[in-house]
Amino acid sequence: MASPPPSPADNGMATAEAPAQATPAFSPLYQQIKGLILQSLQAGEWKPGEAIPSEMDLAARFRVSQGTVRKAIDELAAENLVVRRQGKGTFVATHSEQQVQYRFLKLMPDSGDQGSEGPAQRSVLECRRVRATADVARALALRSGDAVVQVRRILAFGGVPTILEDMFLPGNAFKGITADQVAGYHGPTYAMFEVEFGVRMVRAEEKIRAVSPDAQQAALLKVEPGAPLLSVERIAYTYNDVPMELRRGLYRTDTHHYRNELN
Amino acid sequence: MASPPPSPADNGMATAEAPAQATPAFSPLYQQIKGLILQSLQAGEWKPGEAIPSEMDLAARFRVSQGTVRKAIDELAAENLVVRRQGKGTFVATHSEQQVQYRFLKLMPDSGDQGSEGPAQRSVLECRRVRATADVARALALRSGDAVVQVRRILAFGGVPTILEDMFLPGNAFKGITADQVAGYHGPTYAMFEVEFGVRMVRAEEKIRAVSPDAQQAALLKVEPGAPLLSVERIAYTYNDVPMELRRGLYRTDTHHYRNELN
DNA sequence: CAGTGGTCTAGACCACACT
DNA sequence: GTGTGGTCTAGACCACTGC
Repeated sequence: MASPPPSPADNGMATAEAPAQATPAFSPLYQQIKGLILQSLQAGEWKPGEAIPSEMDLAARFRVSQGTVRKAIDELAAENLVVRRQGKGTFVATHSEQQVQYRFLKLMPDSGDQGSEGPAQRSVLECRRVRATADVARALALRSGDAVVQVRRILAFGGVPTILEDMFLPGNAFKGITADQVAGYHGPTYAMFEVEFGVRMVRAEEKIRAVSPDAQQAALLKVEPGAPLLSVERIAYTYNDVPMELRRGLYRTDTHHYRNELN
Repeated sequence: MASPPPSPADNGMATAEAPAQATPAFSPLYQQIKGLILQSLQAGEWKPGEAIPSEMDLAARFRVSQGTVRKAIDELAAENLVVRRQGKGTFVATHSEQQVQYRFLKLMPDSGDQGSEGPAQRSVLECRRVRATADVARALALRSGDAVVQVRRILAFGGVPTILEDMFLPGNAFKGITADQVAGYHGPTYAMFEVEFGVRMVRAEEKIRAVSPDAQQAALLKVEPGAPLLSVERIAYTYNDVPMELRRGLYRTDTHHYRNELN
């Protein structure tokens, strides 16, 4: 900053409208801008599906050039936090109205893709408040015994039960969730979380194993007791890497497979 | 292009040093530049691990601004085809000298990461020329009956056999490959492919299932016949999405798990 | 048509690595 | 210091969308 001809916001920290905030670390301007946009995002200044201000507006607001805002938004778009649409604007990403039905579900039918078999048939077996066991608490960054909601359900494709999964949700953020809400919502469960609880899942990690089901699990999935199943343990995170869901799934892989791309 | 003050390479196609080439499609300049760099990459103009010309040099060579070259390289870096190092240059990506030992292996010990258990102990069981069966041929874009090399090996961690895998390689590109080459090379097998055969794997796709091993597989992995195992079928691609390897692996997941990140 | 994101340029300065 | 990639700006024009 501070060259003969140009003399923009004399840096030291992007002043903008972020008064006292104690951001001691130094980082590139566009990273700071990204952080400020991120804060507005998690503060709910713009809701999922809505447009955020144009690049010009944001550049004016933060007193930086459009190119700097652009680079910040580029990174947010790369992380799937916003979606750019030429000629229209930049929109807050959402699990609703998304091109792919299930963004985090990598299970594909052996022939065709997710879209080719229509939505899953969902049946909720359980939805109740429980106390977090040690492992659940650790995954959700809670303490053992804290209130969590457990939801157990089965997803079927073409009438064949294929996924049996337990979701564990922090009791605080998901107060009052009901089985009907989980079963009755039209669209991805993560979209329901956005609409009903204001919780947006941003990324997730999965640990996958091959396991044998116990008698109850085998019965629910209608497979023999010895049949191998895919165990998928997922932790989903909101903004700032805060874990908001632990999901333990058992997948039948006789007519489906878990698809992954390596780069 | 063609504005009052500036008047660069008057577009229509980045002239540069790519004479007759029949690229009818129109695309942004930086995409064209990216394509040209890509061609030099696969033509072997710069070898894995070497530096490519500086952004300024490339800008001069292609008659575009540094910013345009930068955006082209940005995309190549995002696809892991090159690696940028500030102050030093931009380098052709390689499976050797890489931060993570195994770039495509997502199997992690249940505690710690890949690095924490040292390299795998490898033992090659088989290495022979065979004729492609229909499914192998389809995966490698060959015809049934074409020559392929099949390599079967076991990877063990801490003395425990953990991975049993069969690699199928196009006979043409991997002429003369020997069991000793596969077993004796220090470093990732994909690094050996680069050095010995000039084949660089750029990306891969995996299909994952839970299966029960047959008697032979169970014996080799030292598990009971009924034990569930992870079946990982990988197709690895070179430049231009040309498949160059089909790898069928069976993973024990009693002390390891397959780790995936969703974004 | 105006407004939005997308491309391209030119030039300045910063951060880092080698020598 | 020189050379590399990394950041930032300012301004022009293009491509798409919707009024």
